[in-house]
Amino acid sequence: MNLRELAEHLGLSQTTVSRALNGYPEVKEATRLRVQNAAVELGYSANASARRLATGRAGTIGMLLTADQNLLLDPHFVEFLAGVGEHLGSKDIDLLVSVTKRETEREAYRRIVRDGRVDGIILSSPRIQDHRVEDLLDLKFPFVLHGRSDATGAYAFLDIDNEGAFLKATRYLLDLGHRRIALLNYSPNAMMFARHRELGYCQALAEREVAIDSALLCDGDMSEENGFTFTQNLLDMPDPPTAILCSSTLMALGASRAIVSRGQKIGLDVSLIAHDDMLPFLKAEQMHPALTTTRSSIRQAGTEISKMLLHHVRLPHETPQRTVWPVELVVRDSTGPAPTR
Amino acid sequence: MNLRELAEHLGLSQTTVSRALNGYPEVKEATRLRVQNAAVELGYSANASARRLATGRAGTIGMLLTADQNLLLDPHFVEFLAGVGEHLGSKDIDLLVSVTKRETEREAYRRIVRDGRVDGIILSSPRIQDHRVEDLLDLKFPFVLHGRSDATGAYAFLDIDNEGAFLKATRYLLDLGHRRIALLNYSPNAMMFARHRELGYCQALAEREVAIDSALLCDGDMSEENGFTFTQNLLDMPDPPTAILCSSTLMALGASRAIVSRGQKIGLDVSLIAHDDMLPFLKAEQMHPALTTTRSSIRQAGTEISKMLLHHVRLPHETPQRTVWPVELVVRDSTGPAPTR
DNA sequence: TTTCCACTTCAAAGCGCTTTAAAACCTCTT
DNA sequence: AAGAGGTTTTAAAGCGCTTTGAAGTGGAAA
Repeated sequence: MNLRELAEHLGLSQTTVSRALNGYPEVKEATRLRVQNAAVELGYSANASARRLATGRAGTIGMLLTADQNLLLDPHFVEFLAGVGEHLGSKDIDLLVSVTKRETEREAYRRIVRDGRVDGIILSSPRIQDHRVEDLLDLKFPFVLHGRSDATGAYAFLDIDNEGAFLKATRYLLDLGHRRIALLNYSPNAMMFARHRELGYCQALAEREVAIDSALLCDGDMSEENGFTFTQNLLDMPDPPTAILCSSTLMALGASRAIVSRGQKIGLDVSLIAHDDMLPFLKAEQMHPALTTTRSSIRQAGTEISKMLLHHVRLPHETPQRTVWPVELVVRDSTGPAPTR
Repeated sequence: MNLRELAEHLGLSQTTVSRALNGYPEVKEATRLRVQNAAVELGYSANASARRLATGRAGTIGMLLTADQNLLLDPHFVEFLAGVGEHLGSKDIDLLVSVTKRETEREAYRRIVRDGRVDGIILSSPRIQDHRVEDLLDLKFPFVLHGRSDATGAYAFLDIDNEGAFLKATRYLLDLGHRRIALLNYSPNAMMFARHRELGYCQALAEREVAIDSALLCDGDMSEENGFTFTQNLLDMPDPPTAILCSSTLMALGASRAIVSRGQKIGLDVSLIAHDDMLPFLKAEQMHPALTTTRSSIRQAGTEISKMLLHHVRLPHETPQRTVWPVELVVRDSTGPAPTR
């Protein structure tokens, strides 16, 4: 059943039928109703490809994932995706997910843009010296970045205040008397968010004139395993940290496993703060003890970014929005005064 | 830059250019080369919508996720997606991800099929009494199911032998002398895989004439939190289990936290086996002690299912493939002989 | 030289929709 | 009764590609 058939069936022209279904004002209300009913009855639904060709709009936004980047291996991504999907679904917009190898990433972006498969792109997890932002600016293609880049140029982004979050958390630990504070982070040489977090941490220490001990800075994938291993190593030091800051709750889970396995008490012997993206399958408030966290919903970020992108696609000439969400520190039971030696 | 312009630039007809680029044999090799070079040079790339309209193929396959289903909240999904994307990316096929509410799910499937947005669908996580299989069969639309359904009819699926896996694991525990064996599962009234796992567990007990104690059967979301809570409750029983079977490593992580927090030793006081989907951010072999698991790569399943689906799309009239992958039992250090009271 | 054939290339007809520009139809004025 | 002005409907021209069926090549055979 296509438009022509439906129009014939109704004894109307294709134009009128098309307009009736797409809500144009130049159709009499009675006609519109008649058309809509017939469409439902006969199961008519406009062919997506044809509509796209005619309008030039794809009705789709894209996300590219590089397989060797650990994004795809990352449970955070699915929460973000849930947020994106939630908003797009309600707007009848599709989400195109494309997986590429890092070597072919650049070409993949070019292609997706040129082919007209999508109307806009969500860019995630900006790396240090990430060419993607500049590439998309060059192509003059609508996108919104989840995070911030060091690229110059006017582009829309939504980021959380990673620096402020870790500044706040570190200050809090310092206030509790901790001086040996470890940071379990993703590599700050690879990702912007990790760099920002390290910056916040360093700034807090600098404020109190606490020297930075690079032996307390660990970085790697934010896996449970790394949380465990890093913490084991830290606690094996002659002068171990009394507090640990984690970039993710998954890592914190590993860290807490390491602490508990040596018979030490979290919040008493070792304080623990993690950044919490609010993953539903790993709730900081349900851990034992309940985890003190810097909290920000990655799912909500997904929703907001979709909104921003759709807006940007519609009105590409407006000044791009640049949003930074504050991050709150939620104090629970995993933090306490520094133990007196 | 479109086909017409490229053809004009080359002094050839659109037909020839199109054929040259799409690898048709009726073009002289020299011409093809000339066309290809020009295309690269001028940055030509066929418009996706136009090609789709002309060919009738969408070049896209779809996955629908229901937001209230816990799939999207599930870190397993992203691994599966990685597997899917890996294969599709290499074939230049896109993946459309659509998020719906459960109430509108049925309509969403209908729509995606009618609109011609996708050439085929991957159906995931079949529920008990899931109408989706029958719906898609009715629509005569190509799909492959990840899992098995109780629906009748000829459709393609790839499943792992959940029943066999849990049969094997339970038998192994019985062999070690365990008689009180708990099962931490997803709800067997909701999902097929959970039901199969319970069946395997029950069958093993029946074989040895061990009575099933429903107090040892826990079900709920496969979160760390539930793993912890369920295990706490189990160990609080007057006659606690000496072994625990978990449906996911995330749950096992919670279970192990509960066991350790009471000063008990995993593999000594309580044995632990989990099903391992091989999530890269949570490796069973890296846990302490290394976890005995029933192992099957959910990522590889994603890859294989994409292959099956593309095959099915190409040749819809072939008998649909029905594959069940065996699951191996990997014995590590979290299991040991039942403690003598 | 003509004929035939294989090899290349081409013109033109869709694919199913949107949208422009024009026509048809009303209802009011004058 | 005729024109003005507004509303409703229409025919037809794309959108950019694929593909069918036909036509143009050039070399080998007759």
